Amino acid sequence: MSKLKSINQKYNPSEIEAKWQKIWEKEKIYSPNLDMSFDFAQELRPFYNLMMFPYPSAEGMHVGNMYAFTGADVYGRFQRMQGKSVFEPIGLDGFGIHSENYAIKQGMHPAEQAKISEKNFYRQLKSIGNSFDWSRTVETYKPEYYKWTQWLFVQLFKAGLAYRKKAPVNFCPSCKTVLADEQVERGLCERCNSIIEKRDLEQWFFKITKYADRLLNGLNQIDWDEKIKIAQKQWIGKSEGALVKFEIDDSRLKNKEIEVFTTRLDTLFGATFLVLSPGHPLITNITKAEVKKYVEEAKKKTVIEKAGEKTGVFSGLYVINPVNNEKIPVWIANYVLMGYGTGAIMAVPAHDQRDHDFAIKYKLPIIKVIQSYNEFQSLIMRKSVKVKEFKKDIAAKGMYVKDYYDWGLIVIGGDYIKNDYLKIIQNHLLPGSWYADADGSLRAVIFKNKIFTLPDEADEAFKYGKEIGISGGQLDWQTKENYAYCYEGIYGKLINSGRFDNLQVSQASDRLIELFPEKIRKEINYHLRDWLISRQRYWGPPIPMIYCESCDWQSVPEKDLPVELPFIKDYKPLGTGKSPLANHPEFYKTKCPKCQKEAKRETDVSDTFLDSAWYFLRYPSTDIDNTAFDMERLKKWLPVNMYIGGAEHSVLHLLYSRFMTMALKDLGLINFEEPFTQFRAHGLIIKDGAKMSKSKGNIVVSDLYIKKFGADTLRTYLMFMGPFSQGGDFRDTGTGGMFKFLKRIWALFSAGPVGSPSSVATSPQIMHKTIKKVTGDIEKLNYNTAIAALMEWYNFLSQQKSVSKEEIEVFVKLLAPFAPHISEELYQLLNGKKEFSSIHNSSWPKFDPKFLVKNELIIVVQINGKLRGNIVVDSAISKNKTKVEELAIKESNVQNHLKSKSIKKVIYIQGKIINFVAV
RNA sequence: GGGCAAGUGGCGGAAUGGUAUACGCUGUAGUCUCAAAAACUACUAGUCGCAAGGCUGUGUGGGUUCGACUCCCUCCUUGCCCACCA
Repeated sequence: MSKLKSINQKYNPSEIEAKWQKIWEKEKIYSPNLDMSFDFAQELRPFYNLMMFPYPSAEGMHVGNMYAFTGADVYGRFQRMQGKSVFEPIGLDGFGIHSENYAIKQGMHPAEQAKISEKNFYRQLKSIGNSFDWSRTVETYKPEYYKWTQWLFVQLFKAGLAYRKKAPVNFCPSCKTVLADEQVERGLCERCNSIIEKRDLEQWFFKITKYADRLLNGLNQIDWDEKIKIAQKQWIGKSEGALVKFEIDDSRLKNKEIEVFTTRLDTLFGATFLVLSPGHPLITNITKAEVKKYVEEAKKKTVIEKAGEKTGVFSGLYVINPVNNEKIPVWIANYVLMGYGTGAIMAVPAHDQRDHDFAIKYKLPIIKVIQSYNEFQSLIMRKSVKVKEFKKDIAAKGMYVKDYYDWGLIVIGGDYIKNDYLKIIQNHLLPGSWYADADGSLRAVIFKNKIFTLPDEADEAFKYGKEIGISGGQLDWQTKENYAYCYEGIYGKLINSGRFDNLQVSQASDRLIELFPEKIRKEINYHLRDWLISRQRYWGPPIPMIYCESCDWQSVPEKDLPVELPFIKDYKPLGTGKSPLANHPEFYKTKCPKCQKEAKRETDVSDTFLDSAWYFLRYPSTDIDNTAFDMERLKKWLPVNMYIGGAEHSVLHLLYSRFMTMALKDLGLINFEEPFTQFRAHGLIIKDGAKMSKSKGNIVVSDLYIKKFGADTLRTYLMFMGPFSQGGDFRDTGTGGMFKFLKRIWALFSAGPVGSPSSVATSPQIMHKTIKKVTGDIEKLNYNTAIAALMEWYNFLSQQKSVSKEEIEVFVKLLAPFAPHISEELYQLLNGKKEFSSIHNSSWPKFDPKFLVKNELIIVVQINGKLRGNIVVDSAISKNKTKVEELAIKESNVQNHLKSKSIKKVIYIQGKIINFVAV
């Protein structure tokens, strides 16, 4: 590694990249000792940097995958140079329908295909130069891994979290298997777009619903992208409401009741009919021919067809509204789903669009029961960037963050949000905080409930305001009353509701529940369903359960795990509701673990999402085969510090992983509640304005670019395209430009000044400015602007006669996370040390604020807000407004523009800008 | 229907309320060369002007401000996610 050897040599990425990748692996610089003890107070701390492992099903990685991995790797490399001990593992999520379908298409056995894919993927993953710990990979399809997947299933079964039940499930006729709710989109199979059928089958489920509230509340404790949290919240879909019993007015069905779920109990007097889902059990009691015909037809219809016009039929039944004893008809209609609530609703056509549509079509009565107060236009909800920041703060305090739903900022009266309001509000981040104007009128309140009850909130706010002594004076309660019922629909008072007339919406529900305890009770409903875990496919971990006629379902004893997936030739899906393994008695014939009698093994396999719901727990313990995860290592390395992946997994994988973690914690197997402390979603790579997909034929394979320009160029280009969270548009010409940039760096540092660097930095100001910028940008994952800052610095350095050693060293260190190979090469050339010490284990440059202070400042001169010139002043003078003013007026162009004008006002922002207001 | 983003040159994109278009790509001209490539230099929002400089410009229309891509309101457009969730 002599210095002279490389001087004047051309930049040859393929040579240096292969060289360094070999050395890194040999020196194990990316394989931390997982058993080492940490002093957590010291700099060297464990940092688990995780990225979503790929499905190795396609032809190979495209630049989209590469983009995601590189972006995550940049962060890991950055953390390593910050002094952390970084663990960055990778693996393959190779089990599952996705991989199996690909194998079938290739006419290959999935197990064979997996071997080929594994080789290909690992070759590609190595070629991008990520700092993966190659000594610890996880492949979900290998017995040494799925042994523990099955073991987890057994643990959940024993804890009562895995159970079997017959239920109408989603069945995809093309994939020939059942699917979880999450895998069905608008009634179509997420994978093949076939129309999903509903079938009654006995299946295995995980009781994820038991964790609904914890999954919801836990979101407040983790640092995730807001949009992902919102997606999860929406999926869990908690809604608080009430169950109402309607008695059936029919002698033959005496004492039978229909229960409905509603979130708008306050509109109960407006219920003019009831609607049952065609799947409602009560319907079997109805013999009307018309009804039977309708129900049969409705059941045949697919979800897509149902989404069309609302249709329905009168059931012939009537029920009694418990609050006013009105007799109202019961209809059966396709717009009510059996899967949510009770499968029956009370229809309030005056206050629900769907009910309204239906009522109009079938000429049913519409009674308005809420008088809203939207004439009070003075109540205005506002959003702004400031409010966004403020929301973040509130989230940090463990409160709910959502506009118009769980909390919001409300500003009353006035014209707009002045910074003053916000400043005051920002200082007092509690629900019910308020701000009143100098004249005493209430101007802003923070609230936190779906049903907003301003009087109470404001009361609290007022007390609270007094306590903390913020300005405000007297509240005008008369005015406050008016504001209270302002928001249409939700903020109003009851009408046509008998003795409840004039009651405020916000109070009506509680009052009704109080007065009709027999008929009405509070109820919380979730959109979240239990996780359907079994699949009638071949390529997955067999569910480790045995059915015995006398002992019922028994889990496979732990000593017998794994239940190995046998290699069978007829692995294609059957479509009979049974797995291909059901044709193999040599697999399913077994003995009951409890009574030793003949018994039958479960032949279904588990969902792929189970494999990926715990893989992050396995990575640190891949070398240990007597436990799924070593407790000591778990305590050191988990939860994951940073998780980076695609937003498309915001509900599926991320929700399941959280559920598993919580369940395992309850079983005492792990000691933390949330698996991923930080999660960031990366953007999508677009090609020619469209999402990359096989069908569009616009897939860009990374191999070609690595071959042509090297991994460093591709990595840096990908990170430069746009903000990492937003993705970007991939262009061939761009890669060429980045190659040029690296070549220039090579030329400048290796050929010229490296041989004879000067001792003094040419501009420490620019160097420190760049360190600050790059550091801050990488922390925020704004890689594009970090790279731009390096380019700017390069542009400056390339103009200088000589560059100091310090500058080169700092430069290559800042470049190292993006272009690890070239920076390692240059770093080694520069230091020429005998003992190898990688740049990637070196310390990240620190900026010194003293270099950021400028002696001379450029002050922009504006006249009436328009740029008219600038003046250069000494930093001491810049503090003196009068002097700056004098200098500014002297500037010739400024003189021209001030001619025949008189200065009314001068605004000076120190060291930045001076603005003359002149007429 | 609901939610979440986002609209800035020919293109990807920069801009704590303070010089709009950083950085890069593309394009044009030039240097070098027999020539080409590479490399390097200059220019590259529109418009008027020989120039100095001016005017117009961040989807639309308003507002707040000494000053707005940025904050507020109206409308338009696009992308993503969810969806007869009562």
